[in-house]
Amino acid sequence: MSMQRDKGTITINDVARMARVSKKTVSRVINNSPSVSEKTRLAIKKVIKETGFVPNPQAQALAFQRSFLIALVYDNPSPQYIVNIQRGILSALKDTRYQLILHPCDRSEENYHDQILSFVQRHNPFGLIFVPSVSEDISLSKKLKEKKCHFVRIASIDLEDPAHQIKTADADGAKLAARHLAELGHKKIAHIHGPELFSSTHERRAGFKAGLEEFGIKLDPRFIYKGDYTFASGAEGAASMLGRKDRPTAIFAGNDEMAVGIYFTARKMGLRIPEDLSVIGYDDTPMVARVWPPMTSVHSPIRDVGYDSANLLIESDKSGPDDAPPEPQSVTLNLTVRDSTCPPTH
Amino acid sequence: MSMQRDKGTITINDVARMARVSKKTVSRVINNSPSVSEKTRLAIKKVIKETGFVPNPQAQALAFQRSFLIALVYDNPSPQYIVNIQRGILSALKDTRYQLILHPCDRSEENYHDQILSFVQRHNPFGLIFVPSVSEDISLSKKLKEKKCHFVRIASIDLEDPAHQIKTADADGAKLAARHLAELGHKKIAHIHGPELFSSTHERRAGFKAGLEEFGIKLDPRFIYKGDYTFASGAEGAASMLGRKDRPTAIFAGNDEMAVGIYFTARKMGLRIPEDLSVIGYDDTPMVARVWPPMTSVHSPIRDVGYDSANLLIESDKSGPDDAPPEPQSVTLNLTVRDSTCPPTH
DNA sequence: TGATTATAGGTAACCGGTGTCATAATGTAA
DNA sequence: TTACATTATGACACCGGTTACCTATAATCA
Repeated sequence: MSMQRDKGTITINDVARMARVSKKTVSRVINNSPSVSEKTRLAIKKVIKETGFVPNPQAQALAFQRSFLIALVYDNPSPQYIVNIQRGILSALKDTRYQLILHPCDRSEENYHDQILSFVQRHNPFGLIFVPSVSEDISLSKKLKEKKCHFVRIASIDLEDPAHQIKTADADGAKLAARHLAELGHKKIAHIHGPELFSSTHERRAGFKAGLEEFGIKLDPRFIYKGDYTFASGAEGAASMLGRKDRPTAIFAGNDEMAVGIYFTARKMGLRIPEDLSVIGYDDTPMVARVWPPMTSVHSPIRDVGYDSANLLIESDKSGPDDAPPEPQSVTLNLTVRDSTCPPTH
Repeated sequence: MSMQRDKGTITINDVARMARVSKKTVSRVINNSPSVSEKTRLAIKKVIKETGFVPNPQAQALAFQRSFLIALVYDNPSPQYIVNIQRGILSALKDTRYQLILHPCDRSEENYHDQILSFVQRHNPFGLIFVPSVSEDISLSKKLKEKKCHFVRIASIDLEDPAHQIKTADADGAKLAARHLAELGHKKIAHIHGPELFSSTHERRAGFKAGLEEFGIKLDPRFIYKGDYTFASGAEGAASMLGRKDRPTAIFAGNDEMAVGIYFTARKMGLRIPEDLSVIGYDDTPMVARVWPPMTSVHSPIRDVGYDSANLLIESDKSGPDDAPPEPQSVTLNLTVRDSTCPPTH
């Protein structure tokens, strides 16, 4: 279990010696700096290729005064979301010098700002990617800006400072759900939304309302239930709304977890889906294709968002530091229609 | 988006100056080296606390000739598994100098060994954690041992070299499922197992068989279906076995994904769970508590396994390099009984 | 043609820590 | 009191790259 340095590792000095140049010139070639003749450049590249030399990231980090780490900061407990974001980021980082590191956090902790700031201080990551809900913490991003630190925030709203943001356009996704239900002929439609802390809650609720209004349908306040993105709250919300005489014929849940909670309650109450109740979820997690009946859900390309985020950071590396920050990007959503929705039967 | 070094950062030189000692002595205090008088040590610690000094990991990595990175190497596509392992590792790494980095890989790629080896070469991680199925690649771990690299493998079997292994005791878990079904009075019992590539497949199958034999029940070969840990294969397996006249009254699936596939088929065929068919899954993922009826499943403490793995690596840091490697560790499993199992009714 | 300016490349210091070894201070035995 | 360990501390090179700056040669201009 002992561990010693692999003496076979090639260093920049080895390359320099073999190419009969100074290590500085090798460094120039590594970093594509100008002022190297084509002949020398090719000769050095040849040696690099032959020896399989790769610059030591730690040494570069020390010299460059910044590491090649990209940190994912999240407080979102959904495994599906985390894994998909990671997949996207990792695929963007593959074959680059960057590495992904993880920083889960807890907004309810008193000193969570300090935790993040000291994390940044310690590891000096090249960039940070924030996902909801921590991405929506304006005061945190202000502090980071003071640190002159690269970061990208993924959020559904337009943040105060629109730079470095990837917008997930949740309102549009919810609108798709609304239109689908309205077109099927539903009138008595309910919505279970997430916690107010998440901007996605507001966006999805607002988008859903707006979508229904396109069809002249007003969302009855009694048919809006305040959930918290958990399975249990979805089940409770469904129970409270489906219990009454004049019950809704369709429910749109703010996320899949809650939508599956609706399934649970419907089953317990003996209601058939979709005949007695249409259900739409949001996120299109794998789970919703596995429940019975397979659920209609708003599909958001979380993986792509992760990919784009990482790319945004990497690109900001290449562009000069004084370039204008990139515009907030937006992704497109669509509705995956399965078997949990049909026209109302009562 | 420019990024400059935060000039406010405290370095070891600052601390040394303030404590009126050489930076080498500060270094000794940081690393708990002996040969520092108690007086000096306390004085330096005081300065460190006051200034909030934290050694630069990159510089340490360079000087120590090894990074403080722990790499998680995985080819397991289950988000639930990955996230739980990550959680465990991260909680073990919290408040240490170590960071987690991710290295997804694909065993089907021709050069995946080289990819991992060059990854190790480049980033020089302090340790590696391998999860199934990549953990079971003997030839890979041999190559790594040549590199004198720390690693821990998580696997259900006793690997050729038992050192640096955490055993998940899958056979025991499957035995619990077998006993439960046998005790309920089931005789016609089926099993859908995973791909042969995974040792967990063999262990769970063998353990299940052994558990049934304790009750004098033999697993009918016609009631063994070769799945691949996917939802679809679970659904297909159920369809092929439930279609026949003499169908099983209970099925144990090698993982939850396939178990949910069984649910799917049962629903489609109009079979009630658990009255017409008892189902047991393996892994106890959150999903199985959300389907209807909530599913009985073997609970394996993946998070704890992650925690233990990381701790094993960190501890091997403290102990001398010539100490005996730790014994393979084992975890305890239990069966979470929910509503998908009951005595047979036919 | 000589002065000016690019261009290619080298030298030395540095990034923030650590290893090695010498030396000073302290303790202990003869 | 001297001699010899032992402990505490510092000087200096080094880890593997980089930046800042300087020199030499070639190209351009007046």
